[in-house]
Amino acid sequence: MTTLLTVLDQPAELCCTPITRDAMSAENAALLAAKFKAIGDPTRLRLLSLVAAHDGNEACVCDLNEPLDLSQPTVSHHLKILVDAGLLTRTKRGTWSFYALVPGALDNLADILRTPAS
Amino acid sequence: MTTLLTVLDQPAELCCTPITRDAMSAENAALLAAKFKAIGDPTRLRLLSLVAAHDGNEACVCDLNEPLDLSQPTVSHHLKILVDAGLLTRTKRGTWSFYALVPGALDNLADILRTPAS
DNA sequence: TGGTTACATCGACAGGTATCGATATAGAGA
DNA sequence: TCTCTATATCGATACCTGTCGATGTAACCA
Repeated sequence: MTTLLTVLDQPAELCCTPITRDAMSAENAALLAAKFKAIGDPTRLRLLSLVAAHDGNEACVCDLNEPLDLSQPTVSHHLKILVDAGLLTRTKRGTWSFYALVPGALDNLADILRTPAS
Repeated sequence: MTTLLTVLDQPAELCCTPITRDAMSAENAALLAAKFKAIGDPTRLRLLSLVAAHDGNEACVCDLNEPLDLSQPTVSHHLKILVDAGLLTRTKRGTWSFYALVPGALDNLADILRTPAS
C-alpha cells in the first residue's frame, strides 16, 4: 500500500486540500490532469525542452518558432496553453516575447508521480 | 542552462536514444507525450491513484468502477489507455481482471520532469 | 447445457483540439 | 506619420477523444 499520487503543489491557486494517502479526489484530479494534459503533446514537450535548454530557462519566441516546423500561430497557441497551465511565464521586452519556466512547476508535477517506496 | 527533460526510460520499447542535454528530438517528444497524455485525464489519474492505494499496487476492476460514477465501458476504455501507455498491466484471474502499476513507469516520467539544479 | 457474472469491444455521437491562413496589435525605426 | 517586424488573436476545418448503450466473450456455477 504505497501512498502515491499525493497532491502537494499549487500554492498559488487556492485549492487542493493535500491528500497524503488514499485515493485522489475528483477536484484534485481535474486540476492535475489539466497540467499533465498541457505536457501531453509533442510540440509542447519540445517547447518546454527548448526553453529549459536556454540560459536562465528563458527563450524568445523567435528561437522557438524555427525548430518546430509549424506555423507561427500554432506555436503561439501551444505557448499560451503552457502559460495557462502555469508552466511558463510570458514577458514582453520591446517587440519580443520571452517565455520562461515557472520555477518548481515541473518539479511539483514530478513529485506527484513519484512512488514513495517503489 | 539546465539539462531538463532528458529521456531515460522506455527500456522495453526499443527506441529513444537518451538525450542528456540540449533540446528534445521529435521522436522522443512523441513517445513521451503519449505517456503524459495518458495521465492528462482526471478519470485516468484517479484510476492510477486507486490502483496505487491498493495492496501490492494492484486492484480489481470491480473496485475501480464504483468510485468513478462512470459507465463500465468508459472505465474499461480508460484502463486500456493506461495499459497501452505502459503504466498499468492487466492480469485475468478467473472472471476478474486485475490492474497493477508497472513498477518504475511513473518514476521514469517523474525523472524526466525534474529539473537538475532548480 | 443453460444461466449468470465480469469485463471487453463496438458503433455512434457530442465536444474538444491542433492546425492553418488571414488579420489585428504593438513596438521600433525612419 | 508611415513602415516594418514580431507576436497574438480570429475563424474555419479536419481530426481526435470521452462518453454511452448495446453487444460480444469468457469464466464460473447449477
